[in-house]
Amino acid sequence: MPDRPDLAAMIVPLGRTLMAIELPILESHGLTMWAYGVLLGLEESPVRTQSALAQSIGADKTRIIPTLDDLQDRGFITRTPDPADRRARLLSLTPEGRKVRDTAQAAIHQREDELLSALSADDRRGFLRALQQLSDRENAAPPAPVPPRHSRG
Amino acid sequence: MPDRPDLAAMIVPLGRTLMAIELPILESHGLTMWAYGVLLGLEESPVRTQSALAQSIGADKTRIIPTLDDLQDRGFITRTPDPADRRARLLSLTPEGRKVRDTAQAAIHQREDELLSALSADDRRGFLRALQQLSDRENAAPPAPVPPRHSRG
DNA sequence: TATTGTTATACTCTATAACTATA
DNA sequence: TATAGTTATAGAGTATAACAATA
Repeated sequence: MPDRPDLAAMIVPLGRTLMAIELPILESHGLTMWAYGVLLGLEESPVRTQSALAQSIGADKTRIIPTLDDLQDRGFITRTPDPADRRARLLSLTPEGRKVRDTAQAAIHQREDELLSALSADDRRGFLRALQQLSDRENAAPPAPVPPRHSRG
Repeated sequence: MPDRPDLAAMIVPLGRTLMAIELPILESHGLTMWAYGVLLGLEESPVRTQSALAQSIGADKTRIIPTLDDLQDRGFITRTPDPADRRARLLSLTPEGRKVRDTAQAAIHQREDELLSALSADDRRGFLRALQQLSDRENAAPPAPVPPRHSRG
């Protein structure tokens, strides 16, 4: 018997739980998971192309288009053709977009903190530090394009 | 700007990476992700019903049937009608089943340890302790039946 | 009538391919 | 000809519904 369960066996269900926590909060702000992901993705570097944005948030470029349409319609993002290359679209957050994003994220973090409060201060610190390190390391590595859940034999 | 990224934003991609690490290892042992999950699920309490097993590993009862068929054909599990209630099937690992499971798991843990070796001893300890605590807490809570990735608005 | 296991069907999500427009 | 964006289609993966056997 191993000294610990597989990491994936612990982390994947935990990820699902965290998403289950996020979903109702996002819905209450009129956001889908992908819409929220887009708002987060635009925060870091204000303008980009849709493909780059899609890749940075682990999505297919075709997949986020309805989301972008919706966010634009609701005034949360702007999407203007790049004068220098009119094929590309310059994306950025509007103040309203930033506001929903921040409000939703604050609510999410609050719920997450409740979850983390079950841990000792030391463990919580180690957990968050480790998570951020592993996460950074990921973003440096090849951005694995959403592998299939499993393959049939 | 928040003091940390959303937990889900860090954990979900990490989970995907861990699954991507597992997949080729499992394939090399002729196991799918669900097959491995079944072998793991049978370890803890040797005999059960298929529904209970499915629920305990976060699967739908209809989803694991082809997997059970395959594992049985290959002699990794036994599936016999319960004499006390012939509707139910008693499931258990065979020695061969336990062997593939242990071999695969050892290989997986080895790769995971490489990943964890990027962390300081303190962070690694905190990370694993926190993970196990949160994981235990999960198994006590309602076993969220695989929520949809996101809902369309 | 309710439950276990099973099969068949429908639905959701995702990726691939094909099209338009710019370059 | 190549690339950004878009649309339409096809493919996985999943859950729901319907069925047979047993209780």
